[in-house]
Amino acid sequence: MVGRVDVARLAGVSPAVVSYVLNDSHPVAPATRERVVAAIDELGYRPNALARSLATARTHTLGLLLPESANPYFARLSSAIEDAAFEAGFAVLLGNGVDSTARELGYVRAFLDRRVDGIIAVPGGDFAEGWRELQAAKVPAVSLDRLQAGIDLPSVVVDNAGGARAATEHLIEHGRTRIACLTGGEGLSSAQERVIGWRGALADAGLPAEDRRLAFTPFSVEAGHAATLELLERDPAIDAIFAGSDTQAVGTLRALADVGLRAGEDVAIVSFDGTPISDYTTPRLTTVVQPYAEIATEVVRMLLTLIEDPAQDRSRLHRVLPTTLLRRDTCGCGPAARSDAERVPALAGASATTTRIEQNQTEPKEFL
Amino acid sequence: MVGRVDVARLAGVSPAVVSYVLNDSHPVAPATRERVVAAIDELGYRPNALARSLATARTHTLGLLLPESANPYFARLSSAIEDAAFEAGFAVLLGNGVDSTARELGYVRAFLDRRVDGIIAVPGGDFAEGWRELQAAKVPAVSLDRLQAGIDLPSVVVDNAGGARAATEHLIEHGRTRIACLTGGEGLSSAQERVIGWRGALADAGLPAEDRRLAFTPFSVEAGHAATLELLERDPAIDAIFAGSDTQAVGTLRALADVGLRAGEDVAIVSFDGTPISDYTTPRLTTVVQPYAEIATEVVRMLLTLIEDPAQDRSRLHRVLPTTLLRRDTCGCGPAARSDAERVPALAGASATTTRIEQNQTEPKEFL
DNA sequence: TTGAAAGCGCTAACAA
DNA sequence: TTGTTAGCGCTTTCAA
Repeated sequence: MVGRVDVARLAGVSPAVVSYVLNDSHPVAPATRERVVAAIDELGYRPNALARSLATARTHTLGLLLPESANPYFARLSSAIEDAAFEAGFAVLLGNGVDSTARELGYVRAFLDRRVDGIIAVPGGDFAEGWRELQAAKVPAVSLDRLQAGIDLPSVVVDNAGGARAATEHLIEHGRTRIACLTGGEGLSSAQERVIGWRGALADAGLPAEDRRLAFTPFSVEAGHAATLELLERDPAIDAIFAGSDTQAVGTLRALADVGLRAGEDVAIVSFDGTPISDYTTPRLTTVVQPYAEIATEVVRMLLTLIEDPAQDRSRLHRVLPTTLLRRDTCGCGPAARSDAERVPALAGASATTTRIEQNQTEPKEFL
Repeated sequence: MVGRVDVARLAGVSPAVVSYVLNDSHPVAPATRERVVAAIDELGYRPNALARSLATARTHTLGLLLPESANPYFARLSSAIEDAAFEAGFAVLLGNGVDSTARELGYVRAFLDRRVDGIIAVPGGDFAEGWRELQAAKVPAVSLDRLQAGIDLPSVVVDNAGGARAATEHLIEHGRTRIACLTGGEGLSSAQERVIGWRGALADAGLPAEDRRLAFTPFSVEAGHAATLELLERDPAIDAIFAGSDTQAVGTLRALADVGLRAGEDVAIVSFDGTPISDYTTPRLTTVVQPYAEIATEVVRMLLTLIEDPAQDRSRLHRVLPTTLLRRDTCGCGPAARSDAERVPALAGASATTTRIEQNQTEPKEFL
């Protein structure tokens, strides 16, 4: 491995000068600089980032802690983050906490040990201890997608309540009146907020938000399937379901088929997330799309400012991004309706400030 | 930040002794060791991995280069790899090459600069230069999922030909005779091998493998959709399609719906990969499942042995893992058939050695 | 069994 | 404008 002494010798300068041109942190005579540059690429020299980091206390590496990167939602999210980090010149260390407090803590330590400049975390388990160690190490971190009670981490989340409200309002516009809500684990702030949006839309329309039409269950296909069957059993008259995630909605689709109900006709569905899979189902899911690219750039930007200045105004470090209702088939709009935007009037009022409505067949920035 | 000198002072020993107990690389008196251990966790001391790596030339970090981690297949794969790496005590740096040679090279350098112990790559663009730099840096690397012409990297791939053969044979068993093949970009070894399996099964059955029934197109929903329509136009009599990936099969499903053909009835489908999305479609995809966990443990294991001993026998560094045909609905087995294993006779002959047949509704190790 | 000291490859004062 | 030198926090001979 060629080191900067080799470069220095070839260029006929001292090792320090090599550093100067590398980081141009110091004035260097044009002629000298040229010789050094020439030597550098003649030898194919690349500075050792470990040594550099040890000296500068900067690794240009971020830690990304997710519950499970194979989940379509987190996969989409992590891809966007990796992209934003790459743009900013940062590499990312990825860890899946798999909803295990111990494993999450293991990754927090692995990241800290490796001296990442910052950490982005979607906490799954109990993040209290991880958060404590993060603070002790004074490493900037931002909480993504959800908030955890008692932990005042800077955060980037979407307008869950607004998105859920828009989804529910849209179902109401379709004439649905017995609208159920299927959402994630009760411990998750995102799940709770979506319920609030659902309730709000129903209340505004003078419709009841009955508890028997509400189900908290994990964000998974299986859980969505089981919960849908149970909702249907508790109230067979349900004519629409707002599902808190695309994966759950896939389970809902399956459950409806099981009992012989037609999605989008007998029971309308609107889900949340707008992951690629929402476009793979039959019929396609009408869904509240999260702005992945914006989330990613925002969270990376926030982390970088925090790295620059760790002691900045905390109040400005909580961002809520808007979502977009993407009308496809399961809400009842269907292929025919899609060609006639007028049949579904635009939403007005509260949710309009945070939720855009879109008429589209696929997510704008598809990954494939 | 507390360093080992603080620990040493508190324990009343020299800094060196702290190292000794940390790595137990040296005999230490029991009493001394105890004092050091006590000091370590009283102070919450954690060794700086950068400094340690600089001294030992080991980072316990792997670089994982993928085309695009949001793709369901790579998402599934990366999750399995992250898991295997975690088991082995390694962290992983993740990079998406997005089929760009420049970006792939950027990541190879980012990984090399950070002195990863090894690299796992699923090359998308032209990997020649990356491979050159990898060799120059003498950093072990293994090629995953596909091989690249002219590059003799250690590799872990699945039995693409065998899986494709099993898929096609299964379609033949269902009485299909005009079986088309839809597969990935012509430049990909995996795509080519799947075509070979398709041809082989047809040949064995005395069926023609007509070129008009073969299409090379990217592994994406859109491409699968367009290619299916074209195949159908070239030969409207097609009664089955072997799709080289689940994502393409989703496009096929959509195309069939477009032209009013019923999947699993008018046209049977078997796809490849066995990603979670294959279970989200309607009807569910019969698919050739890749052994994600085995692939991951194998590739990590191979990389670790290479790290231990870079100069080992190259011939043993190419592994081909078996796939499993997972019968669901699109092949024609359908829910009814699933309860009667006898209706679909087990395969015999060549493919039996590398392809297991399974009767199951979902992938065994689901991530949700 | 313990300690002193020389690296690992770089940055960054400080001198020249 | 360039060179010298002292770290960065650890491992690891080599002596004691």
